[in-house]
Amino acid sequence: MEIELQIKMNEKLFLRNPEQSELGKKIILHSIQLIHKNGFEAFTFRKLAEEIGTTEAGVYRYFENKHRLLIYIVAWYWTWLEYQVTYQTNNIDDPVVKLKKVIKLLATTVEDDIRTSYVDESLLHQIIITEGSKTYLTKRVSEDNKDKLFKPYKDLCGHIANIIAECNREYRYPKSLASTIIEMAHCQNFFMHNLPSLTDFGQGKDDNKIIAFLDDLAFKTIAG
Amino acid sequence: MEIELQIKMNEKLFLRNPEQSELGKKIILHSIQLIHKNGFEAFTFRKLAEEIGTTEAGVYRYFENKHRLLIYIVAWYWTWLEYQVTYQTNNIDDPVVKLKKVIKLLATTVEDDIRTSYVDESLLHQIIITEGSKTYLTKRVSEDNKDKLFKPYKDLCGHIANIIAECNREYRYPKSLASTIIEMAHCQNFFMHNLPSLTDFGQGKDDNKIIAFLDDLAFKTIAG
DNA sequence: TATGTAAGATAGTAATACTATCATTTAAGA
DNA sequence: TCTTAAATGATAGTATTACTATCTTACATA
Repeated sequence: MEIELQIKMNEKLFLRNPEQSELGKKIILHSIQLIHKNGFEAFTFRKLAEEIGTTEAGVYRYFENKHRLLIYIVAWYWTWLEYQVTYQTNNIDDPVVKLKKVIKLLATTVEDDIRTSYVDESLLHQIIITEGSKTYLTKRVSEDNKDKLFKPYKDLCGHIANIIAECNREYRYPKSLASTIIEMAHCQNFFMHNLPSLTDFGQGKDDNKIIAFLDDLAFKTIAG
Repeated sequence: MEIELQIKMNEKLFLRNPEQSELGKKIILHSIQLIHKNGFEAFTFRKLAEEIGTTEAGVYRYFENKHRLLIYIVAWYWTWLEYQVTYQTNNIDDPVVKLKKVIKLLATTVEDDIRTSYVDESLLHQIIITEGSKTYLTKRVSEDNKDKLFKPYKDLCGHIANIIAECNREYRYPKSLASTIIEMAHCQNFFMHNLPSLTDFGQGKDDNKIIAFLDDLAFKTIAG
């Protein structure tokens, strides 16, 4: 049985839906590769167009600018990840077990999901770590937020906050703790690989150490 | 008695030391204002030059590019902040009281320090919140790190990690907890003002709520 | 057959991110 | 006081970026 995962994206994110054409899919596929390879700052529509054998104008027909494209692929990732979270915590009753699972999902190196043909989740995960926060760290945040561009991120955060609240109804900061866990899962990963003295995960560079740190942080905090 | 605070910066950060000339000081002063006003993306050396009545080439004599200038002012801030931390926790014996003080310093809206004539710490604090992480979220991190451009940040983190270790020698992640506290002091502030549904600090938009959250997080985690 | 839509091809513009050169002012040392 | 070097100002120029516009061709549909 072959299943193709389709993720419905906010229409404000694009000018023309990239999922509905070959060129559009190529744009997503190669954007992810190029941003992963050279970083978002060095990424241009000209280089992207060259890579996929179309023209700059061709790309501009799909996305207003490269920042919108970044928000698109990041939002895509959060939507996909929340689906993973929902799926993998399904049928688990104990919220503590649930939260453990969520932390693991957040902090583990992602493997490519073969059900999504033109998105490489593994590269995307790396992009989220380095470029994710650039989507909202702008002067346009509020406008973009009004357009609901960050909804997938907020939904995931809300989802995790609910699990936290289930663990302990008395705990006063479920949402802030949820966003802290999400952000730190990525931030500590970046530090571990690039500025290791900011962490306690020196040698091994092992995801599990980050998971252990986050588990410790989360459950001590929730339990009080 | 008038005291002028002088902060000695890493020489790799600039081409010509901006502290040692009027033009240099103007560059710092107006960079901070412009980046605060329009954001780092919209900030250019041309606009800066116009603002201070010099030419683009004039600015390039001091800084290789705008990214270096950002690292400069951010590093400046961390150095200044660590000085504040050292000063304000001096003579406090209890590490718990110390850490409380540190969290307060990190999460409180900063006021301009009149001992530094050409740096507005209040604006700088806002810049750190929105633009700070962009200094290291690049493909050049490792090179820049080798040049010790992030030393002030790492020093502050190390300082806080030591206080955490003093609180409880058994706690296994003092450095990661320190970087978490620093990052979250800013991240939660940004969320509170721009994406409030990611936090539990809805209405008031009050620094004290962030402090309460971080206190709770830190001390529960350390105490175990 | 007519019609519309997507895509390819080409061109052009304003702004950005620099580099280079040369003249002038200023400051420091002999 | 004279000399010299360093800092600044003024101007110019280039490659790249971030777009916008237009025109044509391909192709699917009614």
